[in-house]
Amino acid sequence: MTNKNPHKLNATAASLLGFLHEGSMTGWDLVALADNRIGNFWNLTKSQVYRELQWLAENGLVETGPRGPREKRVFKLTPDGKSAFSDWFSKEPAEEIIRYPLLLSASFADYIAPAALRDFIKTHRCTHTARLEKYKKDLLVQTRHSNISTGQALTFSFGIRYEEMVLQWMDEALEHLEK
Amino acid sequence: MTNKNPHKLNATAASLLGFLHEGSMTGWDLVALADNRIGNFWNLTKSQVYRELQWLAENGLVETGPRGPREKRVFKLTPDGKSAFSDWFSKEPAEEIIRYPLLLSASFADYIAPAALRDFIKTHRCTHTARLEKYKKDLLVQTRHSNISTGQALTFSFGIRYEEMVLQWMDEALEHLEK
DNA sequence: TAGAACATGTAACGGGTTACATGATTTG
DNA sequence: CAAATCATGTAACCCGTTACATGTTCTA
Repeated sequence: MTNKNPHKLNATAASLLGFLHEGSMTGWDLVALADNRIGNFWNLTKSQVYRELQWLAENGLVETGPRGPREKRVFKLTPDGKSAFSDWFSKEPAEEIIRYPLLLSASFADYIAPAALRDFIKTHRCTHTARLEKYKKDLLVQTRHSNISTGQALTFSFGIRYEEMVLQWMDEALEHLEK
Repeated sequence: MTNKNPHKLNATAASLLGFLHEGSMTGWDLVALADNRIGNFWNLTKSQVYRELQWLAENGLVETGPRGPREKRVFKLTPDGKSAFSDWFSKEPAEEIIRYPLLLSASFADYIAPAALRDFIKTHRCTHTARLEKYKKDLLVQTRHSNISTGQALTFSFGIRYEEMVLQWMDEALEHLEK
């Protein structure tokens, strides 16, 4: 029982190991990269990232470089970390979890003021339109000046399909609620 | 400070109040109903339901009937509960949260054995096909012998669109990974 | 020179998941 | 009479969110 930390590697920590394959990074960089790459379908916060990095370091899955300017600290993947990553991702992935407050509201449409529900949908429609545009733009930019990786191609495709689907649903919902 | 319970109404508890609009129910029934109606985009467990029901009862948002056979206990919405529901759902809903482990794996496609990833997608493809079929069947059954509510129409539509989108993405992903 | 972006973290809380524990009733 | 389903709950843990706290460096 040398390991005093009770918890095992979790999906969030495993992804951090994944990103460190691309090179050593600070916690800050990891937050930004993760948000950019997987934020679409795997939300995480910086608190989590720093907490997991600390645990990964304590367990030898990452190494920390010396403190640089601004207390900057670079994390590097170790061989143990690499195999922990492989182990994690060799397991059958669990089913997805979705928590969609707007859909909750929609599901109670019969007990909520229709005008309010329509407004909620309209507001959310804007953010989804913006997200779709962003994905399309980012995809274009990245394909232009570098060969896009398989991983990124797959996730961009999902993001775009998802947003398009949501927008279509919203249009149908708004039409349905006009009556 | 009569209320000793620190936490406020949360989305899960608010939905329980929503379901109780349809009539008084046991915790067990609520678990089943919630799973059927919103499980698709709002996962919850029975532990949560019983915990929230207890809190709702302590705070006068539901009333508990007498114990019946099998320790059965029926929960009934109170006027306070009704207005707490309305208050909750009059607020702008938060953005959706998605946690999709398979997409995490896909995003690291470049560091994972392609064959394994393909197998994962194929397995998940089966469950999504099954879900799609189930939604379509349920929708048919429900439209046939009762006028379907607006809420259910909207959520069925979302579920079907979502599953179709996922299946399309998976087909594209599998094709992409064959190379 | 002010504000944005960089950079690191801690503390407390809320709440979702898992495992455990128990027992009654219906149905094949 | 065995198995499935109905029915209720507790305890512990993990982990995600929010708020707090501090300070540096770049850039307009």
